[in-house]
Amino acid sequence: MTTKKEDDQPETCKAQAILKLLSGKFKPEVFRLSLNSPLRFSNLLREIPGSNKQSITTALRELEEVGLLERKVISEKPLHVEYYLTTKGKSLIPFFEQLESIGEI
Amino acid sequence: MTTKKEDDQPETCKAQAILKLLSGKFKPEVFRLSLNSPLRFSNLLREIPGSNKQSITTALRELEEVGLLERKVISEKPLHVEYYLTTKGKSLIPFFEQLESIGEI
DNA sequence: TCAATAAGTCAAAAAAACATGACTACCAAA
DNA sequence: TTTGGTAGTCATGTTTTTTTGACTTATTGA
Repeated sequence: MTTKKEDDQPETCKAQAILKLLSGKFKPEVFRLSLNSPLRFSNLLREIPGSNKQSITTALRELEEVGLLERKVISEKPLHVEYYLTTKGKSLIPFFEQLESIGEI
Repeated sequence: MTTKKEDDQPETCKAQAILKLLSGKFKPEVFRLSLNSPLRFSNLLREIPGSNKQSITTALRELEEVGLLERKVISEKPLHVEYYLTTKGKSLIPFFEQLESIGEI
C-alpha cells in the first residue's frame, strides 16, 4: 500500500528531486508559461492544447504545493486569480533556460 | 514492441521534451548512475532501493530508445551486458550538474 | 552435477495519472 | 433576466505506469 504520493523515498540526488517537481503531463508547460507573466486559469485552459480543467487545476495545485508558484486572488477591477513564480520558482529559471538552449538532441 | 506512448503532441518547448526523456520513476536515477560508469542490470537492481527487474528493464529500454544509453554485450571474461552513455546522453551532463548544484530549494 | 549469477521475458494485477461531464458560485453586460 | 466569463469542485471512468511473481537461457564455480 504505497500511500498515495507520500514521500516514500528520500531522493538520492537533487536532480532527481527537481525533475520530480516538474513531472507530469502539463506541469512543465504551466511552469514555462509562468516564466513570462502571471498565470490565469482560463488562459492556461485556452493556451495549452489538449488540456482540461481538472488537469490544469492539478498542475497548479502541485506547483503550489512544492512551492514553485503562489496563488493570489486579485480583488480588483475584474476579480480574478493569478499565479506567480515564487523565489524558489525563480531559482529554476537558469536551469530551464539551459534546457531550452541545448541543441537538437 | 512496447508501442504505447504515441507521440501525441509535438512538444511545445525543448525543456519539456528533455524532461520527458527522463520522466518515470527510475529513469532519472538510472541516468544519473550512468554518468559515473557503465551500468549493469544486476547492479542497478541491487543499488536502487525499491526497484524491480521489470522497472529496471523498462527504464533501460526507454533510455536506449531515446538515444541516451547504448546497450553493449561484453563477450569477454565473465560475459555480460553494459549500458553506456551515448554522445547525446553526454550532452545532458552539464544540465544534470547544474541541477545538482542548485542550492536547497 | 548442483547451485548460483547474469540478464532478462511474460502475463496479470495494482496503483497512479489523466480525462470527462455535470455542477457550483460569483460577477458583469445585454 | 438570460447569457457569458472566471475559477473552480466532484464523482466517475479510462489509460498509463508500476509491481509482482513465475519462468527462461546461458555461463560459471564447487
